[in-house]
Amino acid sequence: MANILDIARKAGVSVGTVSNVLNHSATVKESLRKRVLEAVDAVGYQPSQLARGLRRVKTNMIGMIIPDITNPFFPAVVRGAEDIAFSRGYRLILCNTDNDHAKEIFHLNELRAYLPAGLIVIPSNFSDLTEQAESYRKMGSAIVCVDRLPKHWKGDAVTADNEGGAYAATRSLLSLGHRRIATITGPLHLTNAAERLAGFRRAMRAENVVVAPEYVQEATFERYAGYSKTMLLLRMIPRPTAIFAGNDLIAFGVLQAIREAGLRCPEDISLIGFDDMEPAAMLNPELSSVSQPGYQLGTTAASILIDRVDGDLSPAKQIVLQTAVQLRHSVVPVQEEEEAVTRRKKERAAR
Amino acid sequence: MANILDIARKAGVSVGTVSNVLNHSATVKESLRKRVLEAVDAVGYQPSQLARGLRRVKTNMIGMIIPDITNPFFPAVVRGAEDIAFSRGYRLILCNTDNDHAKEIFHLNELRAYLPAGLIVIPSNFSDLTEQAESYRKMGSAIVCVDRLPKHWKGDAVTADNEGGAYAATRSLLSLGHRRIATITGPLHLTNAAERLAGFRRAMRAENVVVAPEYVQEATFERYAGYSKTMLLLRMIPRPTAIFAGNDLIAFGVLQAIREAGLRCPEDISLIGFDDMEPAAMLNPELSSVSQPGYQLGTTAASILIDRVDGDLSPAKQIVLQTAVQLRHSVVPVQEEEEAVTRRKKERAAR
DNA sequence: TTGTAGGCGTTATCAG
DNA sequence: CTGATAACGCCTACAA
Repeated sequence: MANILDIARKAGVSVGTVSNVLNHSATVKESLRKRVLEAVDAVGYQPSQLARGLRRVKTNMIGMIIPDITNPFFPAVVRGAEDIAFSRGYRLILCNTDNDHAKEIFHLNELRAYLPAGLIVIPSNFSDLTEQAESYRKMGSAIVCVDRLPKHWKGDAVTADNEGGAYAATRSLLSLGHRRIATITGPLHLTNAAERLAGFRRAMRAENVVVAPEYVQEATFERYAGYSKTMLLLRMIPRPTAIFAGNDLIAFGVLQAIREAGLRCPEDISLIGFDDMEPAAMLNPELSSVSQPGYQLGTTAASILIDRVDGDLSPAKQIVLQTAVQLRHSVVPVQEEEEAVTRRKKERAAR
Repeated sequence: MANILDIARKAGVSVGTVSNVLNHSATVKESLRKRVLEAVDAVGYQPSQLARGLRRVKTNMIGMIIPDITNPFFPAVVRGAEDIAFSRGYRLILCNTDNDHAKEIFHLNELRAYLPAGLIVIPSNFSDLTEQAESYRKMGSAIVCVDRLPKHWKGDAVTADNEGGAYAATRSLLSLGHRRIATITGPLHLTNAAERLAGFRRAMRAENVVVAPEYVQEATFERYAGYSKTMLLLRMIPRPTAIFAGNDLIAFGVLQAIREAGLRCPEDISLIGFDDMEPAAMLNPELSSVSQPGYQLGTTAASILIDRVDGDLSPAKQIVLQTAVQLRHSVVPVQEEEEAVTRRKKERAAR
């Protein structure tokens, strides 16, 4: 592969001039500039990113650390990040952590050896990244957190409005008359899971509905966890009339459990998920869900990161993107039951 | 960040010795070795991958070029590749091409500047990568193709048995009495789409069923394409009794179209997809599909690639992984119709 | 405006 | 078995 010296010789100039032309770092006489450019694409020369990175003590690589690309919510985030990164001349190094904090730390450490311009991280369970972030900051690289926040995180972050989305979802169940609403949450040490639960509770409180403790089931963000927690919920007396699932994978498990228990959704139990993954609308029944802008999460994070690289020194940004409830067939008004009928009668009598 | 000279001084040896210890490149006296190792983790030293890459003229990065991480089939492949790569000390640089050949070529060119150990490519439309592969080979990097093959590709490749899977899927429809079977294919310049069609045709031929040309609809591998092609098919007279979809996204669109047309799956039309994505089994009805081992595609490709890096000079490997038909509720025996009834009577009479 | 030279951190070669 | 030293390719002072 040709190097800068070859180009210099070919163009009859010095390497400094070639470098100046390539990096627009100084004005070069037009005639020389042209000769250099000609030489460059005659040979198809491209500067070595390794040498450049070594010299500049910084590369144009961005480490992207996520729990698992196989989880259907993350590809959109990654794609968003890659699109922005690519358009601004950066490339993404992808690392999966499986929500394993040790693996996360390991990647964080290893990536340092590449002098990345920065890191986009979807933190794993139990993460505390303050130390790592400090170490990266010292070497001039930024870190932006996405989707969830590590403990004590004070740096740049882009998240979705989990609390608001959960609140709105729960409100729509309440407004259809549901009172016995259960929720199956993700792991509550994850900020997004905890926020969704908080939104759920706030909505219930707003309607003065007391949430039975056993109606709040903590699970993992996986289909099977949703399935088994639902099996528990279905055995409870009284049985919930609606379930708010911490994400769509959980909701898939809920549906499966309802079906296997010989019940029907939505007739017996209404259901809302979170994430609004593509297949949600294809399910039977079509799954209601809270949509969140995965792609924008990625683009926003990458933009912030690269702005930092470019010298943005403004205070830490904590951006929250909007979510939206998508009501579909999995939600119907609560079915009349003795209890409800009795209450209604009382209410009428009271007027 | 500490460098090798710091370590050398700290351990009271020369940089050469440190390098030898770190790379097992020469036997070092145990006492020195120990001192070096101590110094290394006292400072938390890690060798600069940039300097190393510059010197060795090869890095431990692997470029992974895929059409779109957002397409639900690819994450598993990427994950498989990342797992193997990571376990063998390599990292993945992810690039999306959107099936745009120009973008593919662009990535191929750009990545060269990082001196990657090799490339794993899921080729985009119309690809001919022979030239690029040659150029990479010259600089000592390997390329492995996955899932689809570029034109004239003679190098390492890992694909799924598309032809066999399609054949088996079609056979199962045929064995249930279906004869008017339509297929909606992916873009036929993609080898996997073409192979699936070939399997379909072979199965039909084996049963002496003539395939009406209008029953073969070429589309893209997207839901909407499946939707609109199905709308066409449903208007045909006679209408097909079964559809074999080129992939699950297409099948999702087929389902949607069937529903919107006021028909039912499987009562009116049986359906089989391809890929067996996670949500397939959650649909209404549960979607039958041909499963292919996405994760293994990735692991196999990465293994082959790294073996090449490690000096494997054996002839090009073209590995084909097995697929399997998963029959679910979306497929039922063909429903009795006048035509069929008539034919049966004839057959009975003939005995 | 242009050219020269030093050094980024590592590995490989070659004496000792 | 160990140490010194010359590249790898680039960028950037600094000098002209």
